[in-house]
Amino acid sequence: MAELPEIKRLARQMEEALRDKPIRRVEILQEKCTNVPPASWGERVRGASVQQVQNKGKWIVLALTGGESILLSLGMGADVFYHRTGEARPEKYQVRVELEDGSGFTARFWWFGSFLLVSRQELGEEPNTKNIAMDPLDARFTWEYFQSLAQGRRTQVKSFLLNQKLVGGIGNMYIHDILFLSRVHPQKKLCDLNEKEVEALYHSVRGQLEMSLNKGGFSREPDFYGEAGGYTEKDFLVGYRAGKPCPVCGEAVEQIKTGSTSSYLCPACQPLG
Amino acid sequence: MAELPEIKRLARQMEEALRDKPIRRVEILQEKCTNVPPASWGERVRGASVQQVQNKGKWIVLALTGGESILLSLGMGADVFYHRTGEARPEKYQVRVELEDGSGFTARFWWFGSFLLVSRQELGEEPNTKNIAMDPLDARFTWEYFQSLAQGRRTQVKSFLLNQKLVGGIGNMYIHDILFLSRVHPQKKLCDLNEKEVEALYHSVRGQLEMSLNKGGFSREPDFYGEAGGYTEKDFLVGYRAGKPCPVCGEAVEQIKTGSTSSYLCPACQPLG
DNA sequence: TAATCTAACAACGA
DNA sequence: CTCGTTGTTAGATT
Repeated sequence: MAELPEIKRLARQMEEALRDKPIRRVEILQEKCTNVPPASWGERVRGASVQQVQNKGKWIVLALTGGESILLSLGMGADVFYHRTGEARPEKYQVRVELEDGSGFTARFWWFGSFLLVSRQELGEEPNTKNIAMDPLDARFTWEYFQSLAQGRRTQVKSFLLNQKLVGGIGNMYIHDILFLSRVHPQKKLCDLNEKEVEALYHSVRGQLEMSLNKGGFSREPDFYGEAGGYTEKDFLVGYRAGKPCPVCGEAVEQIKTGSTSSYLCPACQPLG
Repeated sequence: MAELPEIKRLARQMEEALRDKPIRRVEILQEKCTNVPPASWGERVRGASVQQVQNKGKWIVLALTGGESILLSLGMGADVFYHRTGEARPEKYQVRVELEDGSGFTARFWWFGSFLLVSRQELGEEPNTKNIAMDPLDARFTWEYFQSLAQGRRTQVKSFLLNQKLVGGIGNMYIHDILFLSRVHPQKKLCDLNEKEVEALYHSVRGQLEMSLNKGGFSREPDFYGEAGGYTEKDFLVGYRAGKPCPVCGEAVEQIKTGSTSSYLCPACQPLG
């Protein structure tokens, strides 16, 4: 559920709250979430501390002193909460990291979360993350880069933007308004767009994600400290607004099936033909 | 067009005709057929001689003294003809190998043929050939091997047998009678077959290919010396006999589309349901 | 509502 | 009649 704005927010907060504090222990209550036996977590990370927290697409990469990295995926929704020294922890969680000073964090996965431990050598080859593409909030995600990425692809625009091997970090929430703002139908083939449309797409992608990040991310996704973001349902233009009027032309917003997911669009502003 | 019987026949004949005779030159008239500049062919193979000719699926592998190998694919049809010393050569061909004694061979590709040169180090990693599976005329292609290969696959029987990564060497000609002889519909799912049917399939695959090889291959595919094989259209049971009576039950043979290829079958002997 | 891997299948190009 | 690449879909997963 969390997409780039929420992931970026969480990475930043995790770095500021955890950096340089030695880890005392790691509790793995759900073995399926991880890639190594729970027992070896302790051996490998005890005494190490978080140096840097970055994102790779929707994954969060916590680089530790000593060369190990923690790879965190929120799957289809998760609460990742910091707790200060002595502060109560949530009752339910699958994994917990406790620091020497008694503070730490828990992760509660709603569905399909992952919490992996990889060595420096394994990091670049880790199958879940190695093929994830650059994200639109990266400074190197330029117009030229996007243009060559989109060049000649026959796939549908929505598939393209959600394909994590091509564009990192977009999920099925921000996509609706991104496409609406560029006036492109989700099922239009990329190779059928003219350059103006591709350019509009580029600016909508970056603009929407950056705007939400500036507002603190989606309000229904609490941050590391349990606070809601400032980007709310009221900000949605067509997303999840089936039957309501298009904010531009007043036409009723449509909800359609696109593969296994839903899409929301204005049939007048985003014609397919 | 050539399948395992024709390929095996050609490999055997090439070995017997070419072995131990030094190569004088290689002529590449169609650069698209090959993987190295035509000029470097001469440098790399001059003076070497063919040691052994084998097949890997439908590919022919000519191992030369000195460690280089020639990889030959007939694509969708090709004439590969030997010429004795002083003997006239075909007028049209894309590649030609001439030996020091004046004999040699030409290859005329009708569509998509390949004539590659690889070093000993490259041979195992050559992308076109490295994932080709064992073929049914290999002595190690046992019932146990086939059974474990087929185990649990949900794919259609025809797709399975034509998938070169799983079974090497079968194409869209012998497949029709192979399936008819085992009374299996091409679109039946492999996992829906009982063991008797899988066993019947195993024996039909080996039996048909071996039978054709023993007859000298398909009559419409001339061999290295331009001779026709002894396996003719009269040998077809249901293949290419749309509308004609099934040789077993008299029902009219059907032609259906299976993906991009055609299939011929007896709807009574090979029921789908 | 949401994410990703996999196998199988279709369309296309060389 | 070939085969690799790309993209789509259905099914699976905790």
